[in-house]
Amino acid sequence: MTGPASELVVPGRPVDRGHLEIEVTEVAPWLLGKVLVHGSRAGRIVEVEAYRGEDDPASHAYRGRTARNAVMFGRAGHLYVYFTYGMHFCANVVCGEEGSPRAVLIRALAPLTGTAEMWAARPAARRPADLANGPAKLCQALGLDRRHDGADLITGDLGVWLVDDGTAPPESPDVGGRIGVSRAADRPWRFWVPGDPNVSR
DNA sequence: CTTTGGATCGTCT
DNA sequence: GACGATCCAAAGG
Repeated sequence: MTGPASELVVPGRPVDRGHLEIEVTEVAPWLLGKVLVHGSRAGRIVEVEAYRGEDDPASHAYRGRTARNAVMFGRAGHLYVYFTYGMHFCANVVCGEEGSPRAVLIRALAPLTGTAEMWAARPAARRPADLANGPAKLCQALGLDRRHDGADLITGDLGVWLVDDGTAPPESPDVGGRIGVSRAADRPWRFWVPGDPNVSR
């Protein structure tokens, strides 16, 4: 599904790339409330985690550039999709300056549109909140995989967009340690919308 | 409700 | 050759 932004299934427009080219720990909470779109499917971002390249032992880029993490080293506004546990994909928004590997892992979405497709893509889901309340679940729900690694979320070259529909980030997001990492998990770089039923775990 | 272990393979040591 | 930025079903309380 490619096409101009006027074909977006949600109101709003792609975010300004410049808003992503700053400190990753500031971008992460700013992304709460934005909308991730793939074709007819869309969900509002309700939980994220920041990963800060060379400073961060938990980051895929901690030990330098490889074929896998190359997108993290590129320009802000691109999608870094990685494969893990032999069966799952997770999606990140690349941010910061070009050459400095920073990214925000999208951990949970509140489903907005295309929910029939999401249910079909997620047969294990029992409740609406099960559709996208985890980083691999939301990739399944939206149909994101290795083909979308490197997609430009501002131009929508691969049918994937990051959209601002006017919803403001929470004034005081909940903050905590990161989940599922064995190193530097205590850094308070996980942010979520207080009380949202779609937040993971 | 919580805990536990299996699935499954690309990536880097 | 080991280990994941995970998910799910099954078993136990």
